[in-house]
Amino acid sequence: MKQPVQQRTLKTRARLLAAAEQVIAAQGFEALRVDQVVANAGVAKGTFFAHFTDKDALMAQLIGSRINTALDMIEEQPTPNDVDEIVQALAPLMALMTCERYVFDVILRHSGAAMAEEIGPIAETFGRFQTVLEGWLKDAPVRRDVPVAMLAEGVGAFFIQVIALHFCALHSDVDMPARLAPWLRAWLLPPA
Amino acid sequence: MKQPVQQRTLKTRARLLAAAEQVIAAQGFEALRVDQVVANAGVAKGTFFAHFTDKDALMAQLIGSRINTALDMIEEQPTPNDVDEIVQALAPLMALMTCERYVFDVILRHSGAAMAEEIGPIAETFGRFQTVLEGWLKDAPVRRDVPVAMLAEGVGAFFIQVIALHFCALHSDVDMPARLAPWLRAWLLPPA
DNA sequence: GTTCAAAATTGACCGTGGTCAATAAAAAAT
DNA sequence: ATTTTTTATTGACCACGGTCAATTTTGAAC
Repeated sequence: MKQPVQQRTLKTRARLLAAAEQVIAAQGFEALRVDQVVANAGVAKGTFFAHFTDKDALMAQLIGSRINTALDMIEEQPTPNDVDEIVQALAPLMALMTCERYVFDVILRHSGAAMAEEIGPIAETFGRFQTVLEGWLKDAPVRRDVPVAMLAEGVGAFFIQVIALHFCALHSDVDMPARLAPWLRAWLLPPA
Repeated sequence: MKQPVQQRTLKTRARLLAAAEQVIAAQGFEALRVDQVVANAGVAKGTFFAHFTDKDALMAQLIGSRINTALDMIEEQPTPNDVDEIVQALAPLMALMTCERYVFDVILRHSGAAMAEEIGPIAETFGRFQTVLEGWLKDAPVRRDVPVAMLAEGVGAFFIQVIALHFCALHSDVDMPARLAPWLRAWLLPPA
């Protein structure tokens, strides 16, 4: 009653991921084609779907891993002390999420857990994001009439909204972190 | 230099829309297939794409029209006077946006104008939604340290967030309008 | 009525994501 | 070593959205 993962399996998976990264590096996420990936990896198409339930699952893993890298960067920096520093600190994540419209769509689609038992890699990063925000807000000089968790979720909501706005052609030129600041000020620091 | 729309065109378009509505009524939005629509409408596949740039455009039109119907209902009711009444008033729109995950995805994808010149039917409804909210908030007993437009956009952001949360299996059971209220209270009525 | 240019319609065809019965390779049992 | 069972891989095949050169329909001009 054991099913130890075969070496072969890991190797194939790694080849697929490497092939995918290669395509993305060359042409971006949106242009990725499964046929291209399996060709580069030197495996049959069916093999791809033995490793990933669908193309979106591969995307979720790849993008999730990048979000985690961004969160690593964010956590390495000192705790921000005011809204401007928060906005500043979130810049890497924002840059990632605005790099391609397609990427943002994938993230939105996967930001919630699809089923209670199985939380995907992107939903996981949202949990982590939430935790980071809560850590910052816990001791920051912000309103206290609302639980920290709610405060953090609100920041997340405005964060997403600002990015969504970025993809309206009308608003895409102005620099984005700057656009987030007024929202966070209004949300976190109501008038005393 | 004239291109009066032919009768034929309008008739065909109407047949396509009716066929689509029929499929949706029977099986929902997600199950709609272009082949099914053209079969029901009795036209060739190419005709479909002469009338709609792609399947998403049909969806946007159909969903946009339902959003407008919901907004009509909302506007007919008396102006809400507090957060609970606002939440109550938004119920029809919320019901529509949570009816299918696929519908919500389409809405999110189209909520912003794709290009400056061409605003799609769904983006249009978002503008209308914004206007309705501003009308309510203009004379409501809410914070005034932030412009009404920003207040309304914030309500929109929390509205979307609550719906997104609904599609996380973990949170899907609790009733939704109730979930929105605490957010709006915190956003609109900071402590005096 | 006939002619003719513009507009609408057609359907064979393509690209791409995804399936699955058949096969090959690896591990376990003998 | 040989057989058996389990696991990984294969590639022909399907479903579905979307394209486009060829064809038909329309209606205005004569």
